[in-house]
Amino acid sequence: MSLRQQKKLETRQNISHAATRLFIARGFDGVTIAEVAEAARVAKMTVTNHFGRKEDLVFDIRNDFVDWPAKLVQQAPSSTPFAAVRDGYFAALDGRSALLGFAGIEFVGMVRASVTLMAALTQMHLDREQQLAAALLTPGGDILARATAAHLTSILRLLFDEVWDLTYAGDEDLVTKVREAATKAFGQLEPALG
Amino acid sequence: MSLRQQKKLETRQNISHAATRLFIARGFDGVTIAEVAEAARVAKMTVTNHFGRKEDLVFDIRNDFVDWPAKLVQQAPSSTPFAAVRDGYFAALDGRSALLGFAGIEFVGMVRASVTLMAALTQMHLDREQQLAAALLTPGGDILARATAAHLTSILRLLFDEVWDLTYAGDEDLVTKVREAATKAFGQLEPALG
DNA sequence: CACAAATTTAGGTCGGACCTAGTAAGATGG
DNA sequence: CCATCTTACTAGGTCCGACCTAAATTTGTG
Repeated sequence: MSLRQQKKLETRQNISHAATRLFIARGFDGVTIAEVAEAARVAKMTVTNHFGRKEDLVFDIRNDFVDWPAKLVQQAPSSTPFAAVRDGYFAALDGRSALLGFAGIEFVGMVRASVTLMAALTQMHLDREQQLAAALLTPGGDILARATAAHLTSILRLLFDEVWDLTYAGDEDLVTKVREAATKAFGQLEPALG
Repeated sequence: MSLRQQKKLETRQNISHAATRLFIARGFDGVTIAEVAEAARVAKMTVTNHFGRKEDLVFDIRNDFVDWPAKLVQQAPSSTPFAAVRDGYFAALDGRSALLGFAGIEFVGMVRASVTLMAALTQMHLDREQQLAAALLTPGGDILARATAAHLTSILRLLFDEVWDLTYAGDEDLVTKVREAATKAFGQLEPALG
């Protein structure tokens, strides 16, 4: 990686860290982009250049998050999409992956306190569905493939919310409880998609 | 209805009609609220008072749209939620209800051309899910009830998109094709929820 | 008719998204 | 190793949606 790219990345992370600190302290909507720029000691426009929307300052893992289910089914072409996503979920659960919603309680509280951020998160789940549907689709767009993508990402979204609920409540048995919920939710859907 | 209420409604519809005309002519993002106000011959603030967000100028049926599935299951307490929504869907399909996406091609094109409006529509589907989940939930929030609400509203959303796809393509056999797609989608889910 | 309540208006502020022109600093080729 | 090209960053804006307050206008009521 060239020095130029290194410096760019440093600037980006510098901004991202300054922003996260401010957001957790004063809430997403209580901080302006100008203040983020000031805290990171860069021009306002530099923030905008690195992060197209204010929400992008918070969800840096967006791309990994969106692509994950589609990758799961592509990397396990022999099993059904249902089995690939279910097995991928339980594997990621053991690793407490951020893709499932594992995060600090301050982060969860900060996002939940902002309508804007919750809407952005919703959109991320939706984009996930689109990616998964694209991975399943024969071009032309069978309705059943799209429905499968929708139902699987719905489960991932509900379980994500479950992780956040328990995180926010400071629950100790988080992983155990989420595993139970996941077993139920995937089990319900198995007769249709398995 | 009092004269005061009548005049308020007139003002509201006056604004809504002026807005829709402008949006179809020049695109949602190509029209400012100030222009809508000017066209409707009211103050800018009157537009804002009637329609909290610019998107609300377009989706006037929002409340009916959001409440519909929850009402279906509440009005048919003897059948399963799955059957109530499925049967309600086919009934509404025969009536070409706007709740399923039936609309003019210009309207569909106008909404699809705007990222903002598509996001607002997404949010309406999500709010639908929340309403339906609330109607199904035993307080405490069983994950299976939430999953059922999610899967059912996903189908309604996919079929809504199907209606719009066919509308936008100017298809003549719209209702027939949508009925087929609905049969497939509900049929897929029946082993899980029926 | 006088007064209360609801609606509309005027004229703002604030912040996010976006733009342009120009500067600074790292990369590249003669 | 210096001149030139490219990329990142900066400065200073514009635009518009969301929101606010105070006041004016219109309608309903005792």
